[in-house]
Amino acid sequence: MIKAPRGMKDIFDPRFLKIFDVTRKIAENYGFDYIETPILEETSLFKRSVGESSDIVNKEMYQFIDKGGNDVCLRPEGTAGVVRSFIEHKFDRQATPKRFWYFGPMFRYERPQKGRLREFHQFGVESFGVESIYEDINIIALAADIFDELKIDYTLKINSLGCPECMPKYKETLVEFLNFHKNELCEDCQRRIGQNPIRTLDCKNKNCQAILKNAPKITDNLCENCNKDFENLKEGLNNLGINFEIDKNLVRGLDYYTKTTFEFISNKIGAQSAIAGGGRYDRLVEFLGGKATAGVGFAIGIERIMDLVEIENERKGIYMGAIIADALPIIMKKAKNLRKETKVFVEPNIKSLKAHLKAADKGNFKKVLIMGENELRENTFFEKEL
RNA sequence: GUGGGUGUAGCUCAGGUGGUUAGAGCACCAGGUUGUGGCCCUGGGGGUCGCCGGUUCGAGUCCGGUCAUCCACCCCA
Repeated sequence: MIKAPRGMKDIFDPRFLKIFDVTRKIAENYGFDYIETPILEETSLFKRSVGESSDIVNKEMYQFIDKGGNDVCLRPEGTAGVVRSFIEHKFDRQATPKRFWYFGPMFRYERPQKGRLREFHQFGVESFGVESIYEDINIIALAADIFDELKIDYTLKINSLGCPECMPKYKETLVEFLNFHKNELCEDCQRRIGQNPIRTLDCKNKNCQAILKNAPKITDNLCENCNKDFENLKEGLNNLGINFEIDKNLVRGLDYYTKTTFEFISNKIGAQSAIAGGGRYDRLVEFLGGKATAGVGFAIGIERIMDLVEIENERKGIYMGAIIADALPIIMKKAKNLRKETKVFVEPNIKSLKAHLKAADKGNFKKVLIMGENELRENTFFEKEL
């Protein structure tokens, strides 16, 4: 038997569509336009944006050479493609901000586990050309609105990663601290010192956590501008009644983030507890060859929130069926008309009244219209509300 | 990539120490006297016991391998 590839799933769950509808509606209410970018992109796009030091690019990409000899891969995340499109269509040369939302499959070659698939779906938004911290607040509010609408409990964690002015200085002091404690840290953290030192901050090793408690924190080392923005961010969220926690150890796995960074966490879905993550990436457009443009966005992991969504299962639509074959053409015609107003299902098989009623019940229909011998003669329908 | 758990019907699972035609519940289908669903009763269809090999007179059961799946690490949404 041929099965779906490892870590990939067929989706029948009606909650998937519900999430699509809710995310779409809220994104559009916030003034975001839909964008669909190719699932296949040039590999170099992700190497340059996500970062070559990241595991995503390093070992998790579905990468191959196509028949034309191009080095391509299935997109492992959504932001890079949207930024590429933004630059390619010269939106960076216009002064007006651009706001996009997307919804689609992403691919990472990982070992599957709860909340972690090889093909998964993300809804995301990206805002270009707005430097104001209020755009960050907008975007966080957008995410919060989605979770509220879907009735999903979350904890919002925020942090600031600083800008090119304060981050490198901070990194130096952190590395200094780490090297001082090098022998006490776990193997992974020792490796991280050279590769990606800020990732040591969210190490799960208890011993490391104890040591890193005393490590210098980026939020204590922000430049004046970043610090002011971070203060305004907190104030802005409070103003909107959005609860948050400051997590000085919150870092992002993708290299392009600066300044505001945030994560929405759920404690009901296992170890992969992040249901949404994002932040600011003011340098990314420039880095990918566009004109320097501010950017901020986030993505929600659809499969991670699917189990948290409750769906109402009320009776809906009309079931139509025939007890004798001659009634079917009339039913077909009637159904065509009724469908202008509501959902109508026509059972093509001739069945007994009892069998029809049973099928309508199982199918969760609200109303039944059946035609048999008597109804055909009198030009009526057997009607019943379920 | 590393570690652990699990693979028997569409689903959830039983099947001591190897021994006839492999079971249950749910689901599905058909009936319970002419055309009224959900409840109940009766009957029925469904399984290469994940796959390959080994031990044995005999393997769902023991052994090895493999694949899949789940959970965790790593990483991330």
